[in-house]
Amino acid sequence: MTVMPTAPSVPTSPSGDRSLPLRERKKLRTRRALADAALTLFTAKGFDATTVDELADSVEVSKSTFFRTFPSKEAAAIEAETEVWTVWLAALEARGLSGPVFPALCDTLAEAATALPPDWDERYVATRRLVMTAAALLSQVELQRNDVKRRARATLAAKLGLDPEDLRLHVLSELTMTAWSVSAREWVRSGADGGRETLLARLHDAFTAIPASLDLAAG
Amino acid sequence: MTVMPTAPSVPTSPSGDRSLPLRERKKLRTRRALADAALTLFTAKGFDATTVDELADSVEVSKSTFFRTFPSKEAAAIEAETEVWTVWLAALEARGLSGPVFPALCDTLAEAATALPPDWDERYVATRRLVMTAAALLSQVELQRNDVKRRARATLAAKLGLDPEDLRLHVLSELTMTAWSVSAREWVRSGADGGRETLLARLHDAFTAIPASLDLAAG
DNA sequence: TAGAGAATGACACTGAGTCTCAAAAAGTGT
DNA sequence: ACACTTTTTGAGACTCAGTGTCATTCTCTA
Repeated sequence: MTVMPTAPSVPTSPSGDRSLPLRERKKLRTRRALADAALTLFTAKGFDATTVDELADSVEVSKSTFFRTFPSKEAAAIEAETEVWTVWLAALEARGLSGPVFPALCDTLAEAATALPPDWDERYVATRRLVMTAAALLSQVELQRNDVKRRARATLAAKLGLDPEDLRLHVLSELTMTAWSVSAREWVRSGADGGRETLLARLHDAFTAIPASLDLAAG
Repeated sequence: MTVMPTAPSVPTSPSGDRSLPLRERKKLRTRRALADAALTLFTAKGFDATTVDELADSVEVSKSTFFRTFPSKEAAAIEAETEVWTVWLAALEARGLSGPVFPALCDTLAEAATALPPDWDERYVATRRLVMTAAALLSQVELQRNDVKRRARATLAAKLGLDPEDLRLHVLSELTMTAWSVSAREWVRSGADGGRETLLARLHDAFTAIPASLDLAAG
């Protein structure tokens, strides 16, 4: 997970930041192990057919520990999805806004996509494939995105001096998600072919094509 | 709580279409009774604190019947939400498209809002208030809307000869939902003040304001 | 190295959702 | 009215996600 590999102080530490206290590193390791096992097991056996007990056993922790690490069975499966939006929200928070907002959102999202760790691609593809197979996972993703939109609106509202429920903020945060959705879907369908650059290119194209969408006409 | 006086053989049948076979009318009556009881009980006791058994008991049916009627505890609580989108999808399907699509979507949604039964207002307000109190309900609503968007894209794609995954269809269906969301939220917050006309007015305003949202700038 | 504070595992418990089967409808003929 | 078929229902057993408790075992700090 998490936010961007802080340069390892000595050699590459396979998991976890060497500067963190042992306790935290251990928790992080468990978290990663559970998320990885979730992707593996759910993909192999199916989401519904895999119990939380099995998942926890496979990582040699108790069910208690699982639910202390993730709020639900679904959450473990969509860590890669969570990562994008965590990074994006942080980037949005950090950025000073001036000029047109919509292109700024495009930039921020591209920035976030670039900042993700190298192994994210693979996990994201597996996650999205999984999400297509289980309604519960789709539901969870939608719930999460809803929360992300709410937070993005709050951040933008603060920066722009607007009401967080301003229609324009709804539209902009919604369309950011739409651009990502469509771009990522195609990227995943092609097996993440071309790597991160391809995703960025698709993302840029999507943002560019959005305004004209409103003028679509029949006949 | 009780099923509503079984229709006396002569006068106006309060619920259910007299032309339907008895079996179907009965199912409908049960469905309405469960949905009403769900709103009442969940509002009074809280969604989590109310069990499906209680809910079923209050309508004097078994838990089995509840789950034959609704796929989940959540679904019973958001019937009013379901109704809007069912009517909208039907209206969209029925409509012949020509000219600009976006205004047509606005029209269709207004049409749907008009076609809803008179008692819908009250139920919708109660539903939305409830949804704000329980994450599980919000999740369900989002899942449902996702499905509605998918179907709307499919319908539009067929009428326009496009790919259902065309970015423009994503944008248009998404923005339709956004317009509804924002309009309905304000309408509900004001207690559905002014009735259906007020909702329609807000909806029209929202659709009108959407295009300019893309030009929002800071500074 | 002792003791404070946090994380863990074991276990009991609630409640949603599924499944099966027998009883009770409702629909259909005669 | 009557038997006969089909659908719907209720009862109850069952699985599993998720919560709460408590004793045990760790990590941190002094």
